[in-house]
Amino acid sequence: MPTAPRTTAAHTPARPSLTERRKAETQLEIARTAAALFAERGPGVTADEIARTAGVALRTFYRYFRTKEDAVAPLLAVGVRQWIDDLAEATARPDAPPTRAALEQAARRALTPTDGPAEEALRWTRGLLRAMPGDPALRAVWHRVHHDSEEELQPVLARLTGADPLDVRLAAAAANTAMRVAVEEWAAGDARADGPRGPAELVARGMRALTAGLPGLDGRPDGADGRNAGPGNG
Amino acid sequence: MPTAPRTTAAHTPARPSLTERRKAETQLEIARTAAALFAERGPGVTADEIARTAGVALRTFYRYFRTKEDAVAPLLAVGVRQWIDDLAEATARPDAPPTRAALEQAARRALTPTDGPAEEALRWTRGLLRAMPGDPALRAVWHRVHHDSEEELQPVLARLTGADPLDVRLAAAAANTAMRVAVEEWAAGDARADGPRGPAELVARGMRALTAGLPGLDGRPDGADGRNAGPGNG
DNA sequence: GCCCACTTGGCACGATGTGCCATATTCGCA
DNA sequence: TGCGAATATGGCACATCGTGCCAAGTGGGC
Repeated sequence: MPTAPRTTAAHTPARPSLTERRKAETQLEIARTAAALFAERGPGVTADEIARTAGVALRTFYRYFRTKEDAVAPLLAVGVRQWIDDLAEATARPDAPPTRAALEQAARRALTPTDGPAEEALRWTRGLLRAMPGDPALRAVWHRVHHDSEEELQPVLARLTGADPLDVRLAAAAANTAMRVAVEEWAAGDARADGPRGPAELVARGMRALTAGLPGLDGRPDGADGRNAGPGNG
Repeated sequence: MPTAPRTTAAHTPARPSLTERRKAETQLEIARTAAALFAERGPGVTADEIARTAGVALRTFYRYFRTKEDAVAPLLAVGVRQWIDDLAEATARPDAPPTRAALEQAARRALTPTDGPAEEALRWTRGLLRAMPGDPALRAVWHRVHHDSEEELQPVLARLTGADPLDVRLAAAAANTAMRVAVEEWAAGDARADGPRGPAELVARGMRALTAGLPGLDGRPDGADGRNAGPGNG
């Protein structure tokens, strides 16, 4: 590692060149533009429109993204990206917490909107999720993002647990499902992102349920077994 | 229900007209053709080629399916379709088994290749899943099928369990994940469809793991806690 | 300052997916 | 059996998608 400056703005390791910084800016600008247009006008938006609004040519747009819907992928992926990176870091240190706790804590951190980019991505994600019922191609991007994260999660979980491959696969799929459902549920409602109904709390609850065993499956619709009409779930 | 004939071939309730039967045949023919072409030549196949091979005009093809990849959806959906219908039937009867068992049994039945159509669909599904790494649009169809089944599963589970909505959603997502992973894992290997490594056995194991609690999450890669190198998993 | 690598943008082109209309076949009914 | 209504099909035009190709502009290393 190179010597890290204290608290300056740009201190990425192996300082990216001007060109690369411009490219990153352009990509983010296209992503934001696409997200805004998809969220407000649905699937009717044209690739050319996204490109011109973002200030690039159509041909350039397709150099950054394979399809017009792909343009929003970087924003949708921020949460899971941070989640997996966080978890991967936990893999490295010898005092790693137990796997269930590590999964839950990392997920909670990834969905806690404190800093700028994460909060912004969460806002875009909510808007995009609400546009997805009317746009299958957009939903496909969301599922692709989670498919990728499911793949990336497996080596991390394999190192953390040492379990056999099928159990690792199931665990990765389950944890990933908890992430996805938490964000979707939050986006469907009106709760603020940092409240008790926010994605961080939802994912913590979901992660516990999916890794330790699903609650509610023993209940029967007619029998009063205490699980059914419980109003308090915090 | 109308009077059901004993063992004749066509005895669908409210006998579909000739036109509707033809349409169903055409749709299935297109689906099979598309599946074969995608499986053997990847994403390069053209919609016009699928249409002509199936014996219809391009315009007609797009009356049956919204996109060329959508053409394989009916085949990919056979398994989950049967699973959910089976489970929904269990909802109706008063002597319904406990939810975990019902989920597992229905899933096992849906993935046990006994009769004709189910076995055929399973073969096509395997071929298509193997083509998916090179064709994102094809994978999107697979995920869309499972997204739909996740939605359809919720009212069924709600009636079965009476749990609160979030738990129902999590349960539906988890069960659905078990189905998906089981089929994917089977398709990736060379095991026969009716053996101990077949999808029916895999889904049973996965469903138990996801509804009752994930195994392997307590293990640590360095510690020998009995979970790690267990060779026998039947 | 100079050259090389790379990003960008314009153009053309095959492919995708849809609206519109003409035709043929089937369904419902007398 | 025959007739009109409904509908499935096919052909055509058209906007959009996504890509290969080439020319021009800009930054990076010397």
